[in-house]
Amino acid sequence: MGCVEFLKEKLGERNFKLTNQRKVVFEILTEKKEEHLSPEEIYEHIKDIYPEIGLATIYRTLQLFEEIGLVYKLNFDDGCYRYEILSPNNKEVHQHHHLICKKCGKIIEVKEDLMNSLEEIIEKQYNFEIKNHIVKFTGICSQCRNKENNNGNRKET
Amino acid sequence: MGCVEFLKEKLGERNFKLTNQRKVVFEILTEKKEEHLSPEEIYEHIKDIYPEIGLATIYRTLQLFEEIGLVYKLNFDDGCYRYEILSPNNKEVHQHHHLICKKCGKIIEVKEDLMNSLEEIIEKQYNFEIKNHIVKFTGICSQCRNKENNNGNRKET
DNA sequence: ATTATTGCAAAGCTTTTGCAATAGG
DNA sequence: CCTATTGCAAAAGCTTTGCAATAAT
Repeated sequence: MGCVEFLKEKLGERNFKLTNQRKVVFEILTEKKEEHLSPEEIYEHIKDIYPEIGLATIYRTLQLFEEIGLVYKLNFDDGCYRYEILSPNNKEVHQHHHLICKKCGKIIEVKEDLMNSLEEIIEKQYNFEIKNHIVKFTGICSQCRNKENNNGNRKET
Repeated sequence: MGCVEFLKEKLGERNFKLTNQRKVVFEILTEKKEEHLSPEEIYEHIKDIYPEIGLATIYRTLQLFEEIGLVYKLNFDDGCYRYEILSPNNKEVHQHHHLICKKCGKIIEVKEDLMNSLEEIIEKQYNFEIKNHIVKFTGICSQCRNKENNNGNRKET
């Protein structure tokens, strides 16, 4: 499962060791790439196949993965960080657009990238070398909008 | 100092009380509107003029302010949330573009808003009602780029 | 063989909460 | 007067750290 070769290479570049724990975290992240897993969630998934792993190792591994550019750390204001694996094949993909529903908390991914023009302006005007960007839109998702209408616009908390 | 009338009105709308503590937090946020203060920092500022205030009150006040749309909660991945007061006069301003330097951690505000076209697409295509958005660009700021060049591209950690 | 990495438990943070005292409308 | 709000201290997360044991090159 997953291209462990890529992981080995990435680790090797900086003389980090390829351990089983790192392999397993990498595999879970690859397998669940759509899910924005938190350290805790990753831990729960892994305990099934690797019961002796420690939560601290997950944290350390994620930190390392972020450092070597293997994952992207996301914050959806829900009390923990979440991690998204970066595609091994596409070095250009650094966009993260997320729609966060204020009602149900659902997170929707956006594929479009219309940020390029903004990036150009920023790079020029602020002389800021953009490495990555994250865009969070908060609002009400289509599902919750429908519910609202069915309830005759009744307010929820 | 600050337009406390606006605060009173905002609180009144939802039958919240205008306490001294809330007034003071509002004033600090207004005064330091460029600084993205954390609860702890706000607490430190306030202790000078209001020594008996409790940190928990700051937290509760900020939560309340966010709920009534008086502040915007920001996360710069530095271990705490930070708050930005929303301009009383401009209900249209909901854009928050920040440039975060990966080297020195400096946060630069961007005024431009080229997000409107992206927003339109998202609203249509995902039927998602956008209430707010936050854009974080991470990269290297002009100052650090200069330093890098002076050091002949030596890598820093 | 050496040194990085791990697991565990403890500690460190920021943030939240329970409760009696206080103060605002 | 009545109830929301506060301060304090304790608790509750999430995350990090120290250290001896273990595993990778």
